[in-house]
Amino acid sequence: MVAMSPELDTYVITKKVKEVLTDNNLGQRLFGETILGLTQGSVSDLLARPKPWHKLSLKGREPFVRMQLWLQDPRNVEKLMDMKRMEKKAYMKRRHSSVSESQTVDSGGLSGGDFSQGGSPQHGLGHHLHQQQPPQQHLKKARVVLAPEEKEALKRAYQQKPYPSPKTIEELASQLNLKTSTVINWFHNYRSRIRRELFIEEIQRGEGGSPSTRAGKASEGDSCDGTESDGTVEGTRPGHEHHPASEGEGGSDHRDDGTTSATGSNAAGTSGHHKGGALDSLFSFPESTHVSSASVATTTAARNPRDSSLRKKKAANLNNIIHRLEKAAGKDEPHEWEF
DNA sequence: TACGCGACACACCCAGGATA
DNA sequence: TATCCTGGGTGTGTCGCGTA
Repeated sequence: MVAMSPELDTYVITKKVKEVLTDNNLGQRLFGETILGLTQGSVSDLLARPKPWHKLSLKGREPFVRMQLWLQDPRNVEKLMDMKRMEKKAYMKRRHSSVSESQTVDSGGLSGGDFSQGGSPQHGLGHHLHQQQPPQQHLKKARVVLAPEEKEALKRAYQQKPYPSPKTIEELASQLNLKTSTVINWFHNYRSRIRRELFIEEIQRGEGGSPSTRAGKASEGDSCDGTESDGTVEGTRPGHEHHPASEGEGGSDHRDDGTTSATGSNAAGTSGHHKGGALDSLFSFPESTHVSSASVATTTAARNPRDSSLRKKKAANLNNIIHRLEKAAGKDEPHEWEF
């Protein structure tokens, strides 16, 4: 059918689809999986960078044809919205049920089930869940509350590496007796909150912190507004090129290498008491703990509120280059985690 | 009851493997 | 070789539990 379809304006189609999805609050994942048979990432790619029709192969045209067909019938939107509702219901049911299960498991020992989070948020297949609906009494999901010393340890780790390697995360998790997902989430949230703090600070200082400097979407551009060299934590294209301010001595900031032989880490064995204590030995550095304020301050100062798009672009290119160089270099670098 | 914060959904980017 | 697609990673926004 694709072969027979007339030439389509991919740009118009994707634009329209985007509009419809946002207007109706429909996610790319749902749309992709149910309508196009593609993953969310592919949908995002398609919608963000549609290729001209003539440059597409038969297979490449298929999603556009599907989108076109989908757009033609307004009832399709309704159907998708229904599906969304059903998915949500199924998800909630599952969530409750898995919670109750996990709680019984957890009560036995925390290492047990890792499915609360790891259990793939991809609930797209939630349809098989509603079948086994346990007669549970809707137990609420237990919220993880980190102990102060755990937070402290995490903050220290953050100071060392705002973007820790998986290995590091695992180490942290085992040291703190937490799930790796919890550690990951913590770093995720912490970065986010630090960034927000920064933003607020900036505004309060009246440094012209243009709201558009919002870290996120602007990440490409923002990642670069000069702060790069100053090693600001935020704004950089994380995981790729960034040099956290507090990171002190350099480098080895690549987390993907995995070679982060935490050898050095365990070395500093100064009487680790509890979790925190153990971590202290791991992350033994000068008491500059209160991370946010320290790194935040430098960061804020370094930030240039007024960033022209040109500047952003240049910086972005620069970052890209830096990132590639770092990555290339990082391959032979024995990254060690020294605390 | 408001707020802090962990968890998660979603959008996006990029690298790299698969395939036409 | 160009294109398609996946997988992994990030940031943002929001939900909802736990606590002050």
